[in-house]
Amino acid sequence: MARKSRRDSIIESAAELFAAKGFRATTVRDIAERAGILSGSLYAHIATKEDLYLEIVRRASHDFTQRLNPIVSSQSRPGDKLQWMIAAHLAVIEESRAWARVYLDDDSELSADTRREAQRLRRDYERLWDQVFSEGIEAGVFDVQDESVTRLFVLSALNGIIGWYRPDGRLSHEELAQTFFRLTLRVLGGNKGPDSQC
Amino acid sequence: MARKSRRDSIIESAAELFAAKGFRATTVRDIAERAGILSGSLYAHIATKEDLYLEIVRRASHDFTQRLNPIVSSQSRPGDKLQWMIAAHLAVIEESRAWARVYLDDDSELSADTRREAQRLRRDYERLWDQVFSEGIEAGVFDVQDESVTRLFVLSALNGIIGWYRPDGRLSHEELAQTFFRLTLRVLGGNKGPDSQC
DNA sequence: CCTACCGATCGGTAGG
DNA sequence: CCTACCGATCGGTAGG
Repeated sequence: MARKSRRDSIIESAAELFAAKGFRATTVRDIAERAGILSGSLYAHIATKEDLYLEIVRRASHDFTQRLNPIVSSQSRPGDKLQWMIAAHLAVIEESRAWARVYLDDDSELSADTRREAQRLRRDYERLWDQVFSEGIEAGVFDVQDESVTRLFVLSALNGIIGWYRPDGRLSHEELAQTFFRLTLRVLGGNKGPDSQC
Repeated sequence: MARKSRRDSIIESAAELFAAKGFRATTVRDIAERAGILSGSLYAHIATKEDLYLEIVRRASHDFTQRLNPIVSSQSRPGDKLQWMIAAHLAVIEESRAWARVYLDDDSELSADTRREAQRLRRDYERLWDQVFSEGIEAGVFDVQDESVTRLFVLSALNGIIGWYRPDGRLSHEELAQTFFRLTLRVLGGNKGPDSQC
């Protein structure tokens, strides 16, 4: 099993608090307390509170991206890729809820530099979705009129999940992924299969 | 023309700052400065900073709701209602960008009471959308398998607009409303008209 | 609406 | 990793 350094547990504590209360409303004293040390001791492991935020966003970004990369670069059909991507997205949210929340939320309370880096990382992740959308459109399996608005529509719905998904909800994450996939396929005009009622 | 009290201009200033920097990152000194007074003088017009936030959310909620109410209670077909609702939603966002942003964003940095009231107001607004969704489903013009997930999917996409919409963008808000309507109709399985390629 | 100020709390540091 | 503390800033108030 993975060794968990004190630094890791500080970052973990910060992730949970940032996710629950936001960046500004979380104090370094809150973070230290949850990690079991005093606030002054925090600075033996981190440089600033903003660095802590960036570290969380970087790790979450890595998680999401690593999960999607093999799917995107596989030889599957765009529709199948999409189905697995949605399942993967939901899996990360389920496994790393707090991290995902900090990552997916565009926090306007940070310094311009920090915010920019977080936005860049989110954009990299969104590009993976874009790629598959474009692939499907070019292959003619998705029927899209305005690619850019469609993309924003789908990604908003996708990112919105973090706001309402509860692991103990009515649907398992597999069922939710399936339903979400069906809806996304409709938006993309790709439901020409047995689901279509033509 | 409408008379604008000092109180109104304080609330307006707060709305713009909350929208741009978030609640915690905005100080009462920022708000006072933008309104052209000193921070101490603020409290002749407001009780607390949180009250200011609530006032903004209440006014925005009123704006959105007033715009949708006549559409929802009209005798139009569900599909037509939906089209007008989307146009109205976009119109409020265009006309009252800052207010809309404060209203639509679930800010985790507030006290539990304040947050609860804001959530209640947002839920009231979402209920108007729910109504029309249900209407269309019952009338058989929308083809929905999981009403609750479909609802969350569409509302996430809808609320996501505030995050990326720029009034000076490629599309006018009428064009955007039209495109958005088409996509929403797809999600709801209601595009059985000439748009369908069956 | 201003002057003058409050107690509390903030992120972060020095020295051990 | 703790003790002890810093300068800055916060939301809000008293008295005019």
